[in-house]
Amino acid sequence: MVSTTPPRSRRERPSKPALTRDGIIAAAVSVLRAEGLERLTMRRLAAELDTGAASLYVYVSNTAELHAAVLDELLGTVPLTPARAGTWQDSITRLLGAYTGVLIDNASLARSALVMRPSGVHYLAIVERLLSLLRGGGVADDRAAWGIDLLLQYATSIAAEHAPRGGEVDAARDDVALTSALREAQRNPLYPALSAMGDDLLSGPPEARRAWGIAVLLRGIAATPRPDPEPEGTRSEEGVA
Amino acid sequence: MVSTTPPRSRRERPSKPALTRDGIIAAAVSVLRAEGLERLTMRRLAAELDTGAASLYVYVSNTAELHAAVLDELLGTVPLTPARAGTWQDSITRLLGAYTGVLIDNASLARSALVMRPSGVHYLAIVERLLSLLRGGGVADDRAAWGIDLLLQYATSIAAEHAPRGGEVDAARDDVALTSALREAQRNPLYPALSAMGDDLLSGPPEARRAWGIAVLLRGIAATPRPDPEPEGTRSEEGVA
DNA sequence: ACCTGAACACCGTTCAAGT
DNA sequence: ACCTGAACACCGTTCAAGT
Repeated sequence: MVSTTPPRSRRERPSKPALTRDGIIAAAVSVLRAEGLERLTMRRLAAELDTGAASLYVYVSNTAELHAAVLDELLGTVPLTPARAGTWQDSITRLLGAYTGVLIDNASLARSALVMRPSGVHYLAIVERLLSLLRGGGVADDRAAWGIDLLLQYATSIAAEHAPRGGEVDAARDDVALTSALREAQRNPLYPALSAMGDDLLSGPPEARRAWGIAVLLRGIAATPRPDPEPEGTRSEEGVA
Repeated sequence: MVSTTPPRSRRERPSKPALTRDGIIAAAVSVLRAEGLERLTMRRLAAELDTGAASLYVYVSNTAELHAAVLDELLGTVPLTPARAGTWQDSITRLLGAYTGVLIDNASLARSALVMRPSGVHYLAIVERLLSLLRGGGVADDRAAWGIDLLLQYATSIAAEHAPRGGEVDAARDDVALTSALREAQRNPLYPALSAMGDDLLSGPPEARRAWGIAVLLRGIAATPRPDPEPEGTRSEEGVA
């Protein structure tokens, strides 16, 4: 997928392939897969490439940019599913499912994907595909334009939830804390609505919740008119209109 | 709001108030407000409290727990708006707006709020209030139970988007990168749907986008039936039902 | 132009030793 | 029981000096 460094002579292993941006990012992807995002540091990556951290700054301007490049590289593996069987809603659900899947597989990256503003070519290709599916489904352009954000944000959040937090072990601990806090609250008369909900708050297979969430968004996006842009004069007054 | 350390004698400034969990968290909140989350480290916090980092571990088990405690403390300032004027949808929009506002004001915390599973009392109070508003609006319990997650996740994401990323300055840079990548893509025939969208993808005042997003969710949540739980036998087969 | 070692200014967490 | 200093094992980034 990335640079092919031509073997200069015929040694067993070219002991030091020249540094290139693609080579760095390829190495970064492999460190990510093997050890997770928290281990994907400039120093660790430099060690992998048999050089010093300072050398990487020729090709990558900082850690954030490195992470963004790695994310886009991974998004290249999301199949864009040219119009297949099923409704357009199914296609979108599949596409977002693949997107979420990539992020979950690469666990810890999902969390920082929530924070980045990706702008790589693979990300744009996904946006394009989503837009065309929405339009093909008859969703008005203005709603599709704003809806894209909601869909991608949701798909990313789902992955972030599933990704291990902290140190692999803490993942479960937060959930346990929330579950027990919830159970305790349900025995507390201060929380009547919570008590009435039973186990439903945390119930259900993640896959079903994910699919339901997307259905909610698609229905809402198609059905909710955009607000009229407020006329110039009234822009700064709030809560009046 | 937190511990009142009784002045032991009558010095100008009690030079070293005893450490307490509440005192630590109060100090953490003030460091957060003054310097942001990236500066809220164990070492920095210890310095603020005139002690060593190791001492904090008596009251706080690690950095993640500290951040969670700080978040819940801040959520205590979200007004729970006892049924006021307007529709139940308005009430929810207001409540989530306040929630988002707190996170935005405390900027960098929003990003980690996306990752935590909060379970503090103030968070639970917000969940309770949201649930009761949904139920009051006639939303079915099972949909409300799953919908809560969507609403809170969305409100948190919005704040994370607005929060400064990286080093205060990088905030704008990602956006600029995305904007220009988008504009370039719009001149590329590979992206017909994108090209047709014009400026709509990034347009609109954040406030309007936020309100539209919530309207989308509320409409979708109320209108989308939960999937039938699959019968035991077919659970592991995929894509057949 | 690219690469490097060393330095600067930090981290979280643990632990033996003190009180 | 609580507090501490020091240590361990790390970070990102810069920069003068080399090639």
